[in-house]
This record gives sequence, structure tokens and C-alpha cells, in this order.
Amino acid sequence: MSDLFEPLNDYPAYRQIANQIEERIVARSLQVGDPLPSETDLARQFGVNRSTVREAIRELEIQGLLGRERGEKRLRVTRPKPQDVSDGVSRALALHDVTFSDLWEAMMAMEPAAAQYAALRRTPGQLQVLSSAAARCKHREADTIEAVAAVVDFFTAVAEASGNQVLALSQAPLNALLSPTLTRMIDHLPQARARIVEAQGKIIAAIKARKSDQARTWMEKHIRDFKRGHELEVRAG
Amino acid sequence: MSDLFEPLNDYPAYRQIANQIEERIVARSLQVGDPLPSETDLARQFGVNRSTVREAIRELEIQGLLGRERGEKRLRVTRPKPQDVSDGVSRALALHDVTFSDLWEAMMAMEPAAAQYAALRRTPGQLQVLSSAAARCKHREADTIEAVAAVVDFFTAVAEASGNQVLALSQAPLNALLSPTLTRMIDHLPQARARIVEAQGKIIAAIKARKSDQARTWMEKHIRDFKRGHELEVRAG
DNA sequence: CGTGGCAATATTGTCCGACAGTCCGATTAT
DNA sequence: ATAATCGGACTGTCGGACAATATTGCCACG
Repeated sequence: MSDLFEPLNDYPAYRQIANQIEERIVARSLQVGDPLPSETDLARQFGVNRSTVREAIRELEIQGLLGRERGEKRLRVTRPKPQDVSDGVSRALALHDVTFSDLWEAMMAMEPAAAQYAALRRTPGQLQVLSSAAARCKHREADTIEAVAAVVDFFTAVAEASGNQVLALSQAPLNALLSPTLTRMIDHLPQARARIVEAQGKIIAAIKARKSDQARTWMEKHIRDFKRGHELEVRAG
Repeated sequence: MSDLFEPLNDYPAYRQIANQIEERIVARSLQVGDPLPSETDLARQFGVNRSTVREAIRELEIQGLLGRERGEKRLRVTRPKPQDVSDGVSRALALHDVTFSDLWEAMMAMEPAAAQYAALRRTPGQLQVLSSAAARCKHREADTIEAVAAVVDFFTAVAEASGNQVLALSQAPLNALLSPTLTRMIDHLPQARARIVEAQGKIIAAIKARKSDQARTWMEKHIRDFKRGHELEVRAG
């Protein structure tokens, strides 16, 4: 059975400080863009040493809650960028040894939805980005690495165009996981590239024409194709 | 147009060190469970001061790549726990001021899929957890806070039962975002609780009977209901 | 031979003080 | 007004220090 008493967790000072600052940020008492007081000043305010403050700041910085403009010295409150967040998630997933099947099922849930909303809400600019990614994938001289990057960019662009930050942020981590499999697929299966390019074309056309159902359907087919490709690739070794 | 030269980014030492250690971990050269060398030792190996090493370690610790058992002094390599990861994501999303609509669309994409796979793969134990969450939501004396927690637990349990780590991890951040809205809904709409309980019952029955299509369908209805509830609540506000 | 207890050691959390490099703001020179 | 310059402020990094506590090795004892 469980213990009667919880051990009292006397968190180290650097963690308490990090938490206090974090609270201020999420409570908007520190607004995005506001500069943080200097380390020396914070150390004085919290009554600890500057080294301790620095350890606390590192935590918030890595989470993307604090950051600085290029070449700037003082830290400012920032919104975590999708990239920051998604990196952490995909690394976590990678360490959990997710299977392609897990990844595929998740993509199958998110990407068609993203495509559907993209068809409804895309802006001309986003359409442009989408086409450019597809073009880079189609380009004859593109090597595997570039092609894979283009495919990832395509998915990112669709998610972006969906105008839904939650979908975009949830989808982003999947990209990093997709890359290795995709690389093998494109390398080993001659027809893979062509099929991807074709699917992207259909999806873009649907998004452009604002046909959300078609966009969803084509994206579903596209993702299903990945599964077939993966199975073929595994069999071919 | 783009600049001719990239600014040279001379990353601070603590970041380089963090990256090196991180690489070792993702490359599995440092295995989960392995103890990290002591700070002093690391400082010697990297040829930097211990303070610098500590700042690097903080980054990895917050990401869940390093951690220690309770009462332990030495750090060990750990797998990021879903909770760690999802906390960061939901905080990021919160700071991006996601709308309920965004959240809802993402839930609509993920939860039905999770329910579907849960019906196929749930274990008896997971079924048990699911029922317990539903029971806690149903319980008459449960106040709003408890009920909301139970609803969140229900979603978590479904995702868990899906046997898909990617879906589970992608879904987790949504829960924290859902809570505030859900709280208002349950507080202001008398019928909300009952409808939720009913839907949960249907979903559990379908998952138990391994009817994946029904599980998906009921979950879709359940989520749709949230949107209606939210609209009503806003109007009644 | 295993084992519990104790002392020596190692390690972490925190502090202090210091210094070079660099960014920023103000002042001065053009 | 604009440009060059200068001093102060701030960060990144270093070295050393100390208390508290986890870990380890050792030894006596059953």
C-alpha cells in the first residue's frame, strides 16, 4: 500500500525561482516582449546568488519562455516557438522507440484534418509556400535528402495553412520522426517520389479550390500510401 | 533578398555541452538508467568550470533526459515522461492564446482515432482505469473540480488504451487546455454532466465490446457535444 | 560467509568574488 | 543632425569554498 505521508520535497532554490518566474509569465504579469531584469538584479530580488539565478534562467530559456533577439544581451519574455516545443516532443518520442505504425496512425488522424481546414482557410501566401515545397520535391536534381526535407516542409505548410495552432503544433513533432523512414522509402522504391509528387499535386489543387472534402480525402490516400510504401520497403529490405 | 553572409553563431559553452550530452543520449551511447559522471568529472572532461556544466545539465534535466530517483544524488539518464513533455506543450499553446475552436478541431482529429484503436487494443487493466474515471465523473458528490479532473482522466485513459504512444503524447497537452472551458461548462450548464456521463458510458461499452467503429462514432458525438456545450455556455455566459 | 553499522569520501546545492568581452546609452566631435 | 567615442552595465565563464547529504568501503559481529 501507499505510504501515509508524502516525503516533503524541498525543491532546490533554482527550481523554485524558475517556477516563480514561470508563473509570472503564464499569468501574463510578465508580458511577451518584456525584458527580464538583469541577473544581478534578480539575484538581489530573490536573495540568492547569481549562479543560482542563472540555473533557473536556463530552464526557462530552454523551454522557450525566455529568449533574446539575435545579438541582444538581455533576455526577454518570449512565446515558445513551435520549433522549440516540437523538438522536445520528437526527441521524447524517439527515445520511446515509437513504431512506424504508431507514427502512421497519428499522422492518419492529424494530417487529413489539417488538409481539410487548410482548404477552408488557406491564404494566398500559404498556398505559395505549399506549392514551393511541392516543387522542390518534384525537382529532378533534388537528391534524397532534399526531397525528404521538401516532403516534411509540405506537411508543415499544410498544418500552417490550416490556421490551427494546436494542430500545427501537434503535427510538427511527427515530421522529425517521419524523416528516417521516408528517406529509406525514397531511396529504395523508385516509384515513391512520383507517387508523392502526384498526391501533393492533388492536395494542393483541392486546397487551392477550397474543396475541403477533397483535400481531406487526398491527404488520406497520401498517408495510406506511406504505409504501403513502408511495407514494400521493409519487404524489399 | 537574403543576406550574403550568415551571422556566425558562437553558441555559449553550456549549450554546446548540453548538445553533446544530448547527442550521446539519443544515440543510445548513454543508455537509459546509466548514471551520469559527476559534475566535477564532466567539468574536467569538457575542460570547463563546474558552473558551466551545471547550466548545461539543467537544460537536460528540464527536458526530462536526465533525472534522479527520489532521494538520489547522482543524475541518471531517463526517458522523458509524457507528463514532462506535455506540460511544456500545453504551456506553449496557452501562451499562444489558442481558441476553443482550435482546441476543439484538434480534439476532433485525435480523440476519435484514439477511441477506435483503444477498442482494438485495450487490455483489461486499461478498461478498468477507464471505468474508474467514468465512475468518478458520475459520482454525485463530486464537485466541479473533481468532475473536470475525471473527464481529463477519461481522455487520458482512452489515449493510453489506444496503445499508441504518439497519439497519447500528442493528445496529452490538450487536456490541460480543456480544463478551464470544461469547468465553466459544467458549472453553468446543468445538463452537461449528465450528457458527458452518458457519452462516456457508450464509449466504454464500445471499447469493451471491441467495436472500434462504434467507439469512434461515440467519441465523435461526445466531442461534438463539447462544441455545443461551449456555444451554449458562451451565450449564457 | 553474509550483514549491519559506522566512518571516510564523493557529490550536490549554494555562495563569493573576479574578469574579459560585448552591448547600450550618453557624450562629444564633425 | 549625424558620427565617432567612451564609460557603465551585463553576460559568460572561471576559480575556489563550504555545508549537507548520499555513497562507499571497511570492520566487527552473528
